[in-house]
Amino acid sequence: MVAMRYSISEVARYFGTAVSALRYYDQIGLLRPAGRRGTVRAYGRDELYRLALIQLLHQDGMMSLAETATAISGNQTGDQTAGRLVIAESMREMQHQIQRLRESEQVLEHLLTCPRKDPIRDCPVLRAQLEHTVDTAIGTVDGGSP
Amino acid sequence: MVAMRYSISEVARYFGTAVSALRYYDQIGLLRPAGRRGTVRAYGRDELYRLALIQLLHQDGMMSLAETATAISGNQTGDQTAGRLVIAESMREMQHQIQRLRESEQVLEHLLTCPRKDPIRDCPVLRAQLEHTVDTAIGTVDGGSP
DNA sequence: GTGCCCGCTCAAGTCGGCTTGAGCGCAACC
DNA sequence: GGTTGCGCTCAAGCCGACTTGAGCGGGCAC
Repeated sequence: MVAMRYSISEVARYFGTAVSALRYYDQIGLLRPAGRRGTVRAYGRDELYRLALIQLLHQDGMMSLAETATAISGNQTGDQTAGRLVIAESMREMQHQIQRLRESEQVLEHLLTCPRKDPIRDCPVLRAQLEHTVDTAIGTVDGGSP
Repeated sequence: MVAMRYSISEVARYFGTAVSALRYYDQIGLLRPAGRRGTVRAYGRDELYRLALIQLLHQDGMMSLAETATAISGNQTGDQTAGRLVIAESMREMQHQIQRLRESEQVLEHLLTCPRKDPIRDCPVLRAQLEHTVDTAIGTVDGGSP
């Protein structure tokens, strides 16, 4: 079995990305095709793996494309440090994000079920939570009262 | 105690936002000051609550500002439906996002600790996972083989 | 009375991540 | 031999969420 090659439109179809996005990834050096048949991009298996990883890390703006590049092309340069730093930082950030998502989810659930016409003004439950947030926000800055 | 008023720079300081961002929120109608002293914006307590809620929902790009507006200004218009739809949809989206964040986190943790120089090519663990992702990606599209 | 700080408006600029459009090449099919 | 389909390049455009800059006003400390 000779090395399997995929055209840009195939890759796009498999991964649900736009062809133009793949060309853009090539352009910025994030995902280069394994080679070309003439002028035509030909992707190999390794590029599919790489793309899968890129999608995983980049989705929902978790990482920028630049960070993604740094994170996954780790040790090619012999310098693992940059990659590891980005990765460690991202992990911390993601954990916080999960926390905040959960918090948002709870508030949304409340909004969904709260019968008040204007929950921010009228709902004591939501109000209490926001009051707390605002108070600590003001409190963490010195000179809280104007 | 007369109604407490906050200047734009105070609000910015308390919430860690830029003054220009608050002016922008005013401009798009997302967060209007309670009133003006002359030309100068004066925010009240309710606006602080509203901003707290906006920040919670908008952070990390969970919701766009437009969605946030729809979600929190729920029933003023008498039409709760739009708000509830946005909220329900966002909740679903957030749950998926949490799933994906966890997945990413695991991969990142692996990348952080994996000793291979180029994990995508050399690490069997990561490789196996990506292989699975790629195979199902190809499999979910008919005509998987080129 | 002038310098400084804070605030204002309005228009234009920025950034990331693509998308779109013009203009072209090559291969296949009728 | 024309047209259809896929691919290419390069430059420009777009969107959201702000930021920046120019130019102005009001208040008050020195």
